[in-house]
Amino acid sequence: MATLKDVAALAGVSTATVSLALNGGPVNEKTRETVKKAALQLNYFPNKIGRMLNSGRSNTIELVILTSEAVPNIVRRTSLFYYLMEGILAVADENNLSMRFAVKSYEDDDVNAYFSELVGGRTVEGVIILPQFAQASGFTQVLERGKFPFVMLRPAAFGTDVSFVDMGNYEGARMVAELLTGCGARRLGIINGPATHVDAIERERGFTDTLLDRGAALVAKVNGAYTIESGFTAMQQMATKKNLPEAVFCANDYMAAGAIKFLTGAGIRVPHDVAIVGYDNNDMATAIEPELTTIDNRFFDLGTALATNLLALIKEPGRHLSTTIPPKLVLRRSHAPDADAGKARGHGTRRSRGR
Amino acid sequence: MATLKDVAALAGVSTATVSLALNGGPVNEKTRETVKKAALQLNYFPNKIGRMLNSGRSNTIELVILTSEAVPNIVRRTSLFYYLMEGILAVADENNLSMRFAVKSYEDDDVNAYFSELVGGRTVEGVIILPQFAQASGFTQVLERGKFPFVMLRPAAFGTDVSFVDMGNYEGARMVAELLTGCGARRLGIINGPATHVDAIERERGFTDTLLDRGAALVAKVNGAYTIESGFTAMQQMATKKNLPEAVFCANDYMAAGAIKFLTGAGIRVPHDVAIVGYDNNDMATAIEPELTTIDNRFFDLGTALATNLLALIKEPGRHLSTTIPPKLVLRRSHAPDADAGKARGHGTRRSRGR
DNA sequence: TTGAAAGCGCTAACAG
DNA sequence: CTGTTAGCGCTTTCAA
Repeated sequence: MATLKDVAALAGVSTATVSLALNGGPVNEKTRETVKKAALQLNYFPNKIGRMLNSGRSNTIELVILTSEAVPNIVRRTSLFYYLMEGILAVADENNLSMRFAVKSYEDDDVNAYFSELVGGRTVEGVIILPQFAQASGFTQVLERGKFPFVMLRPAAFGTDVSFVDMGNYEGARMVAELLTGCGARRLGIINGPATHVDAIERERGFTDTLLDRGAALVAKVNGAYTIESGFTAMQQMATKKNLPEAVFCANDYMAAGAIKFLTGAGIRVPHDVAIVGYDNNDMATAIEPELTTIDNRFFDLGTALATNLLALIKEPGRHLSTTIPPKLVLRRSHAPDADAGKARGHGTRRSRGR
Repeated sequence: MATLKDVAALAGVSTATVSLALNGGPVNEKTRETVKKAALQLNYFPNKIGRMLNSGRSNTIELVILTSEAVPNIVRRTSLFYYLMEGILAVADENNLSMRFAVKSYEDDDVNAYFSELVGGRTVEGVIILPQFAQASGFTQVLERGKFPFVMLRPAAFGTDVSFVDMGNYEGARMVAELLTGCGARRLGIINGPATHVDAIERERGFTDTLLDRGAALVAKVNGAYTIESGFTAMQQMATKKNLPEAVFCANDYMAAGAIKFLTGAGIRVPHDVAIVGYDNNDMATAIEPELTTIDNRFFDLGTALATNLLALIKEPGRHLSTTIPPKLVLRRSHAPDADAGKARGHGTRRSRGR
């Protein structure tokens, strides 16, 4: 591997000149040419580690997803994160940054050590964190103490003393409740995710608050595990009780699919007998019958917001930035019998795997 | 940020001693204690850039996904990749490596420059590449020339002059053909992905070859775009021709879902009137009705194989490693009316979002 | 416009 | 067992 020195030797100039020449510094255009030719000839590309050490900048950011072993697979590994990563990458690319990716479990008790090393290692300039669970953990202090730029994806309701992007779960669930009560439902149910999941907490809160505001009632609640099966059995449980809710909000599309599966199998029509709304606008939403009315989290946009804020923090540390990306209602056919007639407010169906 | 020097000063020893003490070198246990205490007190964590420069090792690998603008979104951005990343991460973690992630488009005409910089930059020690399309591109030469370790996810059929992991598309499609002909189908159809997609090419080849081997016939073929809609319209096209195939292999689960959607809507029963098999074992496979018989690519295992081979190459460069991860048939209900009766060879249904 | 020299933080070779 | 010294590849003063 050729180094600066090699190029300098070949071009017959000093390493300083080569550095200047290659980085657009003030050198004679003729020497610049000579240097460039030498570099080309040696197939020289700068060793970035040398540059990093010197400049103190690694031009790298990291995404770390926190998970918990205490919870089923599907909750920890949402492929939706892939779209978020693409959002991060989009702004990283624009700014000539690389992105690192890591997954750490809260149960790895060295998670704090991980962040300490991250701070001291200087190998990334900032970190985007998806905490996922409302779990006590000292990593924020570690980061704050090291004055290390970081942004979390989590609800504003959890405190505004750090930088975060809020995906608007409360607002999204509110939209669901408004839609459903607007269609006339008075007795509603919820199939929620795990009780400690940050999104689940907010979705339930938004749904319930709005429901009551509207004079409707929450008559059934089951916590599922975000899986198709758990949606199926949750709905089964609800069905065994006296009277089914008129409408059920499922805190993700997997559970909604499971719920619909149970209902259809039991000869209960969706949405005629019971209306269903999901959350996430997962790819499967248009694969099932009826197509699922749901909430789009805009994961790509969340990614760009997260990255944009992180970059701002890297440039100007010491502030606390917060953004919320409001989710979008995606009207399809599972929430009301007349949905096809086209309700006033609809965005309509989007492409099969919208986002 | 405290440095080695700071620790040395506080502990009253030289920097060399600190380095030794902290890295388990041969020092007096008492000095080691002193040093450790000093490090702790200063909240010292080693700057890894310094170490990298010195050792020449970055302890980082990269995953780059190549895409093409010429093709619909859904093809380029398969969330299945997320599971592959988890596989890579699993072995990276075990080996104390970090993982970087990048997406580059073939249309970015600086893709070769990207790889050149990667090689020269010394900021990653090896790269895993998902080429996705059978597209002419010089990046392999760039990497070979730089003696840079890399492993690609692509079929063995494309040549064995590089290191690669084969996901067994040919074999998977062969399983589908065997299953379907074994169930008695003689007139088969295929809804394939885009013609240049490496997986699509192999899946069609495996399917067709096996079909003909078995004395059955391919009577219909449509290229879709891997989307639900394209599966829908592809099946619609097939249906307008005289006689529907007895069984249709869809090259991914999205298209299978679309195909089933069309058939069901048209009053054609699946699997009774036409059998459907998908590919990928996507999450949606158990969300739809009937549940989809499909092929599991084992993306997580692909990730571990890719990473394991890359590490081997980093340790001992200059070889060409190849592995194939055989896919698994997942029997559910869309391929034959009597599927529930349980065919002899089945693995049975797995958890909702198997992989 | 160019070169010499220092230094980023660390590890390794060598002396003592 | 410990300290001194050199050097990884680069950028950046500072002089010339």
